[in-house]
Amino acid sequence: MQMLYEYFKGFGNLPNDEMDFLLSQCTAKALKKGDMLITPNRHVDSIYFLESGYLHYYTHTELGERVTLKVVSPNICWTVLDSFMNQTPSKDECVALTDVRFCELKRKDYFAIKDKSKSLSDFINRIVEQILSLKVIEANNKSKMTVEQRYLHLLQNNPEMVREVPVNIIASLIGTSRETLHRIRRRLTAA
Amino acid sequence: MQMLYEYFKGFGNLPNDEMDFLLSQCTAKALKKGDMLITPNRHVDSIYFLESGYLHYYTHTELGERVTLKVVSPNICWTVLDSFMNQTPSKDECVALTDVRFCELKRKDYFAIKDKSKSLSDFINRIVEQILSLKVIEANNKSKMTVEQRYLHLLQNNPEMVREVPVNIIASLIGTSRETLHRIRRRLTAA
DNA sequence: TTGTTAGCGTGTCATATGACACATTTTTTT
DNA sequence: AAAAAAATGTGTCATATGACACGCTAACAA
Repeated sequence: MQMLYEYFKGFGNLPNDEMDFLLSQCTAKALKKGDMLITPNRHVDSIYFLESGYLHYYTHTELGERVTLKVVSPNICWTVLDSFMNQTPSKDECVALTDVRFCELKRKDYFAIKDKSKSLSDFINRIVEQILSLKVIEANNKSKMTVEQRYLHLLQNNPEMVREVPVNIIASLIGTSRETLHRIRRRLTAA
Repeated sequence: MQMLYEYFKGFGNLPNDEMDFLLSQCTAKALKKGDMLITPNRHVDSIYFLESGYLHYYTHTELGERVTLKVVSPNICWTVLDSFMNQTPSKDECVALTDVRFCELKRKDYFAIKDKSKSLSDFINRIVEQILSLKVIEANNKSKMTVEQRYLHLLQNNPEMVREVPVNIIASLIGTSRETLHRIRRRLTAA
């Protein structure tokens, strides 16, 4: 829970009792490599904070091809916001790529926190806004970068992820094939 | 202001006096075709609600090539959230593609609304979350669709935009060149 | 009205990419 | 420890795409 505490502190000061309440609503859990966190056609009922390991969040095209939407890394809060907010089922899936430790905040507890006080409500909203805002920036960056630039960007900002996660998933994440990513890597090591 | 009122009503009921207050904080404005709404290296200080016309929101790649991030259509609320929230300057630009009528909510008034009451604060947060959430869904869809599928999707969901906005901008929006979009159109009319 | 500019349609061509195939290595399972 | 499965590296080839070039038309400004 220590990591989550540090994470929260990054969003501004909160009275001790409120911070304690916030943390008390979260429960520590774990997954083994290969375990599903989110299964298709259910609604997502929690927000997750990753302490260690990697999650693979993906969907499928019309033709059944798997497309990576996100690789969730340690020290970030994550959920499928649309499904979480509107209680709509999601077709997407999420699986543990490695053993994973995480904290879970259930939907009902999320709303309990928001009802507790204005300062807690504001605090939580700031976090949600930031998560989404980052995602939007990410999406915009993706639009303006080539596949190679996206790879270099990833390598720079999250080298560990590039090391730990299978190439085909990294390739899918940056929007290309395994083979093309391999070509890019060859070019880069040659230079 | 009527359109904005209808838009707000879509987000749930609000006491009359609060709805009036909300609307009173927004001011109706207009742009001529070609006018800049957002200029580079300033922070974005408002949320906009488009009543008629189209806006072109774009950025530039490292090499100076223009990349369309969004075409803003009537009846939606929009801003550059990161710049708006954190008061950071944005390199991006936004220009009117046609004559435009819109409503503006200034940053300070936005916060004034949030401080007014819990119900107003919740109401506004719901809108912001929805704007962002839609953007995220859009980004995920983009990941899993081919250029042709994106075009068809756009044609289905916003045929008017496809009619009113220049092809090179539509092409850039769906992530391809003017020429390739033309080839797609030719294939589609042939079939 | 006329001159100028912006947008559009279309052809050619070089090239980056995806699809496929297969060898090799690493990881997992029994 | 052996066998099976998964992940990776690499080559060939067809093709979709971007870059460029050019003529045409529509919109706009002087």
